[in-house]
Amino acid sequence: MTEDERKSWLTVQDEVRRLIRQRDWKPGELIPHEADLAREFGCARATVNRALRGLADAGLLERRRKAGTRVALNPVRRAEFSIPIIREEIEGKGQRFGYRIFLREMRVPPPDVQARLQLNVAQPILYLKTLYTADSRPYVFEERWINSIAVPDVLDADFEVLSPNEWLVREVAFDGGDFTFSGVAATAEEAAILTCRVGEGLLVLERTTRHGGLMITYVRLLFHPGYQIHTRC
Amino acid sequence: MTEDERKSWLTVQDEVRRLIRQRDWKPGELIPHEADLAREFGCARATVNRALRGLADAGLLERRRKAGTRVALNPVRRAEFSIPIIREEIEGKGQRFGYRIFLREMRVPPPDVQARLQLNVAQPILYLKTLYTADSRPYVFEERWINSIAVPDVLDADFEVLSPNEWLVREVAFDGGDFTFSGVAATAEEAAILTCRVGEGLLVLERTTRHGGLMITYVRLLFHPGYQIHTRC
DNA sequence: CAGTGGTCTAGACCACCGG
DNA sequence: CGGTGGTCTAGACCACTGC
Repeated sequence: MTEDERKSWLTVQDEVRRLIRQRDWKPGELIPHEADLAREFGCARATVNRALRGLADAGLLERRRKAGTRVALNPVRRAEFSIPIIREEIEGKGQRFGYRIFLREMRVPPPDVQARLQLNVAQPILYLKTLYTADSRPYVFEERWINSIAVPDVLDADFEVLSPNEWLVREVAFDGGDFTFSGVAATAEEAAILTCRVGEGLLVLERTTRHGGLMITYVRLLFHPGYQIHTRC
Repeated sequence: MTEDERKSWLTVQDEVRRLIRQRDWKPGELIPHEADLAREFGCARATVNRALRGLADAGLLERRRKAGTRVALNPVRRAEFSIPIIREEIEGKGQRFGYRIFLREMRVPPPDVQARLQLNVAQPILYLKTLYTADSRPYVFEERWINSIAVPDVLDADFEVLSPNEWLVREVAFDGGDFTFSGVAATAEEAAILTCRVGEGLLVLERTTRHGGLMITYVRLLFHPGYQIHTRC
């Protein structure tokens, strides 16, 4: 019988997953109450709750008070990816990390960048162009605007010791951010820097980072040809 | 005093977030035990546990038995994005969804697709080329291989009624998948289908979907120029 | 080995919201 | 209104792992 089974929220979760996968519980269908499941599994309701809450977070179930718990119709598949810290990403592949700063100056950002950084005055801020390399080969080209009004210390930073990326990670406790992926064809300047063909298809990641209520930095990462972001769910 | 505060795991979480943001608890630093925090917040240890577990899941804390809980050094920033169901994505923008199947045939997949689908014999499977449109304008071009050995029913499916995408979502309970983002330049065929310039930079999403132990489908989505995937963390 | 987080329990109350 | 999930509690035992 089922008396001797190991009970835990993971066991419950696996069992529920199995019932859904095998279509014993079909999409859209109501499943038993927590109380019933607790009896059935021989565990406390809190344990069932833990299991089902996890599945709801994952998008496999939809729960509402009084209405009960249903198998999600369109399993809201969510994939996660970790924000790459470039040096770690490169060294993690056993390659040698390097970078070269092409440009560092104060510049008035274009309107779209001003908007992203929520600057309401056209004022010069720190602008950087950096190429990161793996085993001396171009890896990713970074164009970065730093809200040096919010982070004045950045003007004294020595980016020869620590890359802009890492300096910011160390000095500013990021709070959140926005990410945008897109594809572009390499311009002449970009092709020259990344040593690829003009017009080659490249992956772009744009990121705006918050701290508290302030927008700290906007960065556009242009990856070398063939670069892929991989994730799993 | 702090007697009358509302107590809940969310309150605890907010407070811990605040302490981290304000650097009262610095990166790498050990924070008090659950028991101490429970006393401090005037709640049960389970409540503190719930709060801290959430923050650890989010990558803001690192917890180990006996070693205690530390503020993460490199807040493992993870971003989530939801897998778009194309029709919903388009209709969600108030546009009219449509699609046109260019090709539907049995074909022996190339080696890389065979590998992705874990087919160990060169055998013809279902191959589809579909263009999805928003307000009749090209939105995304889909190239799809379906493991029709694992899902024989698909051979009888009427994709005029339901798009391949939605047919699969309805008929097969997906279990998980792999995702890859990259950028490419449009080929002549692709440019013709998407009505864009040859060589234009496009975003590509490749997806392999599992069900149980079986690989169900491999799909390559080529988005129209300017398409962006957006997410926030 | 002993301290810490991880989990489970039985019971309770509450918030929400469908009928 | 009443049923359902959401949360909290006090206490307990366990699993891992640093010392």
